[in-house]
Amino acid sequence: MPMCPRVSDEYKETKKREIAAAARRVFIRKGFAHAVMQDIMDEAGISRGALYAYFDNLEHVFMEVLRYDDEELFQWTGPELQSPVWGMLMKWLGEIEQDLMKLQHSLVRARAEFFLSSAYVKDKKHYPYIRQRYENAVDAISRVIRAGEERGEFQPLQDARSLAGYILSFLNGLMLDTYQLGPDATWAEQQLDVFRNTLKLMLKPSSTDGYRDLSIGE
Amino acid sequence: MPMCPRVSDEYKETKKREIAAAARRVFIRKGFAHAVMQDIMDEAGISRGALYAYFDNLEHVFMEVLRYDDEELFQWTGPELQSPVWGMLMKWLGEIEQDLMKLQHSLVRARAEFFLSSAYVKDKKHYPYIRQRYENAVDAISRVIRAGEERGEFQPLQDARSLAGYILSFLNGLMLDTYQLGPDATWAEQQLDVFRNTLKLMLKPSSTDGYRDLSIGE
DNA sequence: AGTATAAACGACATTGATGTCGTTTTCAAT
DNA sequence: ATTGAAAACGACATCAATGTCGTTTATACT
Repeated sequence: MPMCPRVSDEYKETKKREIAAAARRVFIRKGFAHAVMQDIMDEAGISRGALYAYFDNLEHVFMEVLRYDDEELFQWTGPELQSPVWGMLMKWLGEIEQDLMKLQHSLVRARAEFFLSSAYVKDKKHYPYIRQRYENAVDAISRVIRAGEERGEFQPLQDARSLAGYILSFLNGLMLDTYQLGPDATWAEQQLDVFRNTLKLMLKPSSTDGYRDLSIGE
Repeated sequence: MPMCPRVSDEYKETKKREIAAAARRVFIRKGFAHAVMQDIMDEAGISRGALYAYFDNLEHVFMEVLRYDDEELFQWTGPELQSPVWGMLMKWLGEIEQDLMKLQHSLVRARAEFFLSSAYVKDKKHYPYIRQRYENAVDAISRVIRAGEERGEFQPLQDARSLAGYILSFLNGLMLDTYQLGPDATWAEQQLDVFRNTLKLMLKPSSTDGYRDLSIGE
């Protein structure tokens, strides 16, 4: 029996999450490329030694931040999908639009920077993680589309997986551009209108209750 | 009258372009985040002093590389658009698809890294340039759509500018994801099929001669 | 050939960040 | 209270990259 560990495992877990939360704020503020360990120490109010006791390096910090973050990302695509699926989808897009409009600072940029720059590292050690994230996102969206299909609510013109990829690509692209230039420069709202239209045309939802019909000819 | 400049202005311009070409190779290989001045000196086979005689810093080098590159980007959207516009559009997408498939290393990643990371710098000194680039791209695509519209070839469901933004967002997003994960992981081909479909539905081209009809119901 | 001028060179001082490590502090069990 | 373990601290050695500058080299004109 060890003499006496000074603090409980629980304490350490809590502390780690605290530091990660501080780091998260830093990454939101400065992105990944310009963030340094010192920023995190300052933000968390801890010493160099303490930080390095919990994390090996900046990449490690970031990966953990992402991990905590992901725990609540695609919650809306649980097994228990309330009806109607189209409504859920539009609601989700609405939330994304809100984020874009408010220029609400999220991890979007830091994440993009991180993934991009880690594409170079020789050993490719994050690749499985990055790929897994992408797969998860595609799966979540595919599941929603298939749910709508099985209920007879959608009649997709192409397969769910391809559509899911398409949806992700567009949203990623829009978020990136908008992050840099602002929603006014990119016409984010109008782009989203176009996008909603394409979804409608591709998914052929039987009903679009409760959401504005853009009255596109057809 | 100055005594004698050792070399002509032309010589200096040539040399600058040579260095930029070397730098371009470096950026393609390592991206922006991991490239350093030394890499460019090595690649170009010149000394530190020489490099700094032509460029102030790494960002400066990159901006110049981009500038040279842009000179030939949207050439296909000149004032003299050959018919049919839909065909041109599809041809362009085909080229993009080729690039993606070959994983042909281009400046895509470096450019994204550069724009993302320069979003932080306090003084925002590149902002006008970045924005200008975006505007140019949107304009070029808008022009194409309007040309098709004026000729009665297209009947767009929404305005050209919104559609242009939408097109850019999707392509940017697809390129980024595909750069990181490869065209197989992202199902790039299938995504592009979906995308072509949406374009067809949104632009309603009167004819799609010469390009595969995906025989979507309708 | 000789010379003035600027291009090219590369050593160097400087900066900024990293990860380590010996020391100090804090806590829980005795 | 005492004590032992480990959490937190912060000084420090190290490293990598930057931008400068005094020196050397190349060239065009005389």
